[in-house]
Amino acid sequence: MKKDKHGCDLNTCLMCRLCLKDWLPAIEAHRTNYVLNKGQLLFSEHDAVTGIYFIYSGKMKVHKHWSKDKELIVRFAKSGDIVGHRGIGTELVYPVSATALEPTTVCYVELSFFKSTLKVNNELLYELMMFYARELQESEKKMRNLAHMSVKGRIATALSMLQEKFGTNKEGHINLQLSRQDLASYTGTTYETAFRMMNELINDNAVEVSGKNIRIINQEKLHKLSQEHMEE
Amino acid sequence: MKKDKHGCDLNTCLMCRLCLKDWLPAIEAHRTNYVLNKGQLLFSEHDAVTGIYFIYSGKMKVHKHWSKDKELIVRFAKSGDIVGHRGIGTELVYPVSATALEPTTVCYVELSFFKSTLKVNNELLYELMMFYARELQESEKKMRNLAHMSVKGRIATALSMLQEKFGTNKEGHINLQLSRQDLASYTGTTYETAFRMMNELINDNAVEVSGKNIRIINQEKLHKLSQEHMEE
DNA sequence: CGCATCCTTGATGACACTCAATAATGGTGG
DNA sequence: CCACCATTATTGAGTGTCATCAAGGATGCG
Repeated sequence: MKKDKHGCDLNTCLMCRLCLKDWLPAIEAHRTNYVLNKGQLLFSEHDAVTGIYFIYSGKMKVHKHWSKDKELIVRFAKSGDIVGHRGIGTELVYPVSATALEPTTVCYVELSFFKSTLKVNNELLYELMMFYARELQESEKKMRNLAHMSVKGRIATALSMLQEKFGTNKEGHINLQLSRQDLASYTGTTYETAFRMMNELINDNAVEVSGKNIRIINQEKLHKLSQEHMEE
Repeated sequence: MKKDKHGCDLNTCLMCRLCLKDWLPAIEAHRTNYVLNKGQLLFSEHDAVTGIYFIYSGKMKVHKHWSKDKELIVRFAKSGDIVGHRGIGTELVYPVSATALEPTTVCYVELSFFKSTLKVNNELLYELMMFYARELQESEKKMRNLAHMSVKGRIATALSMLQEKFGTNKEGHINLQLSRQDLASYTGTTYETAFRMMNELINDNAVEVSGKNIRIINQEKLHKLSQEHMEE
């Protein structure tokens, strides 16, 4: 996979296509960098949308709020990903929130500037459209899983997906510190159930856990759990 | 709401923006009309994507398959809507199926032609991007509901949404003949549960049912059920 | 050292899925 | 027009999964 000088994946990183770093000085007036601490909120549901964000480094979660202490994590984002694009639509109000999972640097681009760029840069617009299309496919796959899969199966798929997205570090752990609470929110279940299911996966010798680090031992087994109840 | 001569809503109907009916004769070579009977499949999951469809008249369901007799209805579509756009992405394989719910006429446009149109017609591309953005927002709202809402609440929201989308006919019925099976698939539950919940809604004096026709009596009550367990 | 937060585990109950049996409906052919 | 079969509707009973509640243990922090 080709990487550019920012360390982003050239195939998916729209930021690089927009080429914010190297563009005309004119763009400087329309972008700002923000540094976020772990746990810091970038934007919140019902906030007005004023721009769009590109993640330079770090990791974030995008989540949808639900009754004080419940949420659904809709997506994780890492360096090279866009955040805040869900705000683009008929109403300029975020339907989701975004929170940093670790120290994160984002590049903010004014919406009006971004939009006028899209009007001019057909290729970028095309890429953005394709990006939405893929997101939509993902979203609907997840929706079906939520509707028809057991919690254990959902956790299994979630772990596989996370490993695929974030890769593993030198210890073989999934390259993302994920609290049980976040795992629960991502799979649409409660803290306790997520905990119990993780224990089952450990007993099944499918994964190994030390603290917040998760290592997938038996990819096969996880995959089998994902396929359960699923006959083509 | 402004309607064009095809009877489509000018704000949402991409077909009209593309102006298939009135365009250069050249386009004729790249489009075909198909007429579908009730229950007829337009395309199926895992089929290769060769084009995109615009609905002239009729209604369809877009659904995602799951183990022989289970499915999740992802979306309903009516005249003026696009179908098959979910196939656009990295892989040219449909992630969903589309089935006519009543006699339906669709207009098929070759993918290569559609894509090259997008490359040229920036405005159309922009609209398409916005359309995806809205679809994504919808999808994620539905996802959260699926995760955190009771079946009764989901059915209540589903009925409200269907009335909003399809409107009512002169008898005040929702303008869509929906089988219980489809209602169940749309709300991610089983036939029997959907049936029971509908009965509860009838006892609550929220809706009235005669055959496959549904009339919403108490919009307030449905809305309240949708909001249950939901505190901002 | 005391408080607060997070983790861990058990018990309980509700919601919703499954299975099953019967009733209604609709379509088909004689 | 009716008998027949196939499909769809309706209802009940049983069961399992998972959310909720509660309480004790661990961990961190001032």
